[in-house]
This record gives sequence, structure tokens and C-alpha cells, in this order.
Amino acid sequence: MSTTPPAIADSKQPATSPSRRELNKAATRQAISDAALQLLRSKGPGNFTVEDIAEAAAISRRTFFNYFSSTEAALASVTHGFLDNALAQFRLRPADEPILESARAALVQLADPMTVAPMAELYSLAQSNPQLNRSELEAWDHCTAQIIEAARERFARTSGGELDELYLRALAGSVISCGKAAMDVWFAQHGADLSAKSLSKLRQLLIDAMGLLGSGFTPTANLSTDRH
Amino acid sequence: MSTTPPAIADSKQPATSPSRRELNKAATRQAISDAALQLLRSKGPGNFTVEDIAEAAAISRRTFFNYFSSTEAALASVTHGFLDNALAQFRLRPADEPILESARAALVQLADPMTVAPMAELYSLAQSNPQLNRSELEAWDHCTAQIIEAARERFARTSGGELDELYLRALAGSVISCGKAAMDVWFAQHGADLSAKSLSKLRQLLIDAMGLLGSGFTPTANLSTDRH
DNA sequence: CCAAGAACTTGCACAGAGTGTAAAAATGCA
DNA sequence: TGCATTTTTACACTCTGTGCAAGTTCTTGG
Repeated sequence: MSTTPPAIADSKQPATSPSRRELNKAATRQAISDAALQLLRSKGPGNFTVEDIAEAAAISRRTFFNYFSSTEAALASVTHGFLDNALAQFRLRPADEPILESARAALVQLADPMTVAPMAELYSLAQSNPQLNRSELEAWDHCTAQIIEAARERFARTSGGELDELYLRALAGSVISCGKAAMDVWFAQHGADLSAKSLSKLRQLLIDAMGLLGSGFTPTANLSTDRH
Repeated sequence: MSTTPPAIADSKQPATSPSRRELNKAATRQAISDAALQLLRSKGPGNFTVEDIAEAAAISRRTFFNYFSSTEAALASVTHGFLDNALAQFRLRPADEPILESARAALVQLADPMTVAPMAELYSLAQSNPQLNRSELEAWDHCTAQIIEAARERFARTSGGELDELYLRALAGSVISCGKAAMDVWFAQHGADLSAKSLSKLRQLLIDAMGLLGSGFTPTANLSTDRH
């Protein structure tokens, strides 16, 4: 790693940030994450050490810890990427749209092969491992916190002030729980199948989950459309 | 610890299980948990080791690990106790009652001083610490899984077969999220205040959260009763 | 272009977590 | 009481996570 990248004639410098330093850091970070995932694939959870990851990423053990606080954290960057994506979609929605509708739209955006693939793989590999599952939980929780922030801003922008903390937190938590439930069901039924058919099923599950939430889980009228 | 308990004339042996061995184990487990909590109080999160806990509980370091897999796990037994309690309440509800109503009833049962006190203390002490928060999350997740089981059994008993996995998981996850949201708001507003007034507020928050869930988070009609 | 300084990497050392193993102590049972 | 079973304990060992100081690489201003 970082043995003087071959100084490509850097013709354009897109406005501000991507300095050499930042590019290197991003690359290293990615290399670590990739190496960790590769080892997870080849050796299985719990059967490799930080030293192994460092070696595979061609950095020192110490540098690994400059980037991630643990093996799990390195792997969880996949999940974080996935959820950050969801959050970004959510923030793009118009501020006057109902939260649930925004959530539905944001989640449906995720059901595309490129986005879901890494998540699906990590999910299946992590299944058996308690440690990994804990960091997955943490990632979802982190996302919940960010949704709360996003929704808070949105409310502040539209309705002046005085919003109900309970409403905010309960809603954000439920949205995430339902999103997670949909993915759990999908994983359970389809494993790592990323075919168009399977992905459309995922989309439908996400929509249905938001529908359940929006209708207060009325036990009658067993929700919407084409459950095979 | 375990230096031959003073052989109290064990007049009654309640039916089956509580043998001397099991009693000792339960006592040791409790002693460890207590010692850990005590250290958390006196030194703050992250400022004591497993060895410290073991010493305080008068056992060896190795024995600690026979009971708990980490410091956090020892502390999380508080939360597990709290949530197991909730689950037990849930299971006591009649099988034909709507799930949300059962959840509401079960959660309200928890808003009593003896039950909430340890949870509230742990919550405030754990606030700052990432490690502790992770095991808290894990505890809530574990509870979600058990609620799913409980609800599954209930459905199986009443409605024959064929129930919707998505419905089950989304509902259970949302119920837990809302319960957690209510507790979060309560903690944020009342800290460790266990007065009757504060507890009645907690009850109301729990009821309101279930109400929100049952009404599909309709943004209009800002829910029910006496907010502060 | 280059020197000074900022940012990053690395090796080293060290405290602590977790686990296998085998011997010792406690407990259960006949 | 004596033997079988379970639990505790000491010990050794690997791995994690972090502080520190010396070495590298990048940035920036002259």
C-alpha cells in the first residue's frame, strides 16, 4: 500500500477536496474492507485475525486500527454504505411528503442489484456469528439515529417548532424495524438470489412493510398485492 | 464465594429443580452482576476490568468467563431481566386479544419502581459508553426475537396456520422500537427520577407509543392525553 | 524546486480479553 | 462414606486495542 502512487498527470482537480491524501485514505479504507470481506468468504467468521486482514491489505496491524476499531467494524462498513445510501435517498424526498411515503420511496431505491449485493452477501456470511450480528445491529441503530435527525430537520423546516419527541423516535424506530423485517424475510426466503424476480419481491416486501406500518397493523385485510 | 454455604437445614425442596448446585450458580451469577454494577457506579464505564469484577465477587477471573462472555454481558443481565419480565407479561395475555393491546398491557406492567429502577440506573450509567450501548441493543434484539416466537405461537393456536412472516416480524420489531422510543424519551426527560409522577409519565408514554403504532402514525390529531 | 511542517504509517511495548487444559474442590447420590 | 459428576481455579497462550516515538509521504509557501 501507499508506495508512491504512480503520479498520474492529474489534469483536473474537481473543485475542492479529493487531495492525494484523501484519495489514499479512501483507497486504504476500501482495501481493508475488501480484504476483510475476502477473508470472511474464504475462512468463515471468527477464523481469521486482524493481522491476517492487515497482511492481505498490505498494511501494518497498527494501521488497521487507525481505520477501524475491530474486524467487525471493517466488515460493517458494507452495511453502513448500504444504509447511508438509504438515508441519502430519504433526504432527497420533498419535505412536504408524509414520512412513511418518503421512507417507502427511499427503501424501494435500495432494491437494485448493485446496492443490495454486498449487503446480501454479508448477511448470509454473518448469519452464524454473534459478533458480526452485533455490529449489524449497531449499524441499523446508527441509521435510526440519523433518520431521527433528518425527520427532525424536516419538521423544523415545515411546521415551525414544537414537535413530539416520542412521535419522532417511535416513527423512525418503526420504519427501520419494518425495513429490517422486510430484508430479513427476503433473505430467509431468497438467500443471495439477486435475480430480477427476487429483487421485485424485495421491493414488494418493503412496500408491504411500510403499508402495514401506515395502516396500524390492522389484523384484518391481509395487506396488498401479489404475495405469490 | 462458594466456601461451603452454611448448610441451612433445607426443610423444603420445592418439587424439582432448585438443587444446591443451581442455587449456588444463581447466587454466583447474581453476585457477579451486582459486583459489575457496583463497579460501574463507583468507577464509571471502561474504568475497571474483568479481574476487578472477579475480585469484588470473590471468584477467579476464569470463573467470571464461565458465567459471562464479557463485562458488558454481565451488566446486560439487568436489561435482560427487565425485558424477560416484559415478555412474561406478554405471554400471560389472552390469546384472542389484539397483539398491540397485549403489548400495551405488558409494557405498562413494567412502569413500576422495583422493575424500572435497575434499568433506569444502568441506562444512565451506560449513556456515554459505546460498548455498553451495543449490548443494550443486543438485549432489545433478543427480546424482539422472543416476541416473534411468542406471537407465532399465539397465531398458531388461534388461527390454524399460514401466517405472514412479514407481518409478524414487522409488528414485533415495531412494538419493541416503540417501547424503546418511549423509554428513551422518558429517560431523556426524567433521568433516574422514580417518583410516582415520573412513573405515571412513563406509563403514558408507553401507552401513547402503542397508540401511535396502532393508528399508523397519522400525523394529524396529535394523540391522546396529558403530556406534561 | 525545495524546505518546513502537517498528516499518516509503522514497530514496539504493554495491559487486558477470552479460551483450552488439567488438577483441585464442591456437590450429588447410592 | 465413597465414588461420579459438576464447578472452580491456576496457568499458559493467542489475540485485541492503544500509547508512543521514530520514520514516510503529502502539502504548502517561499
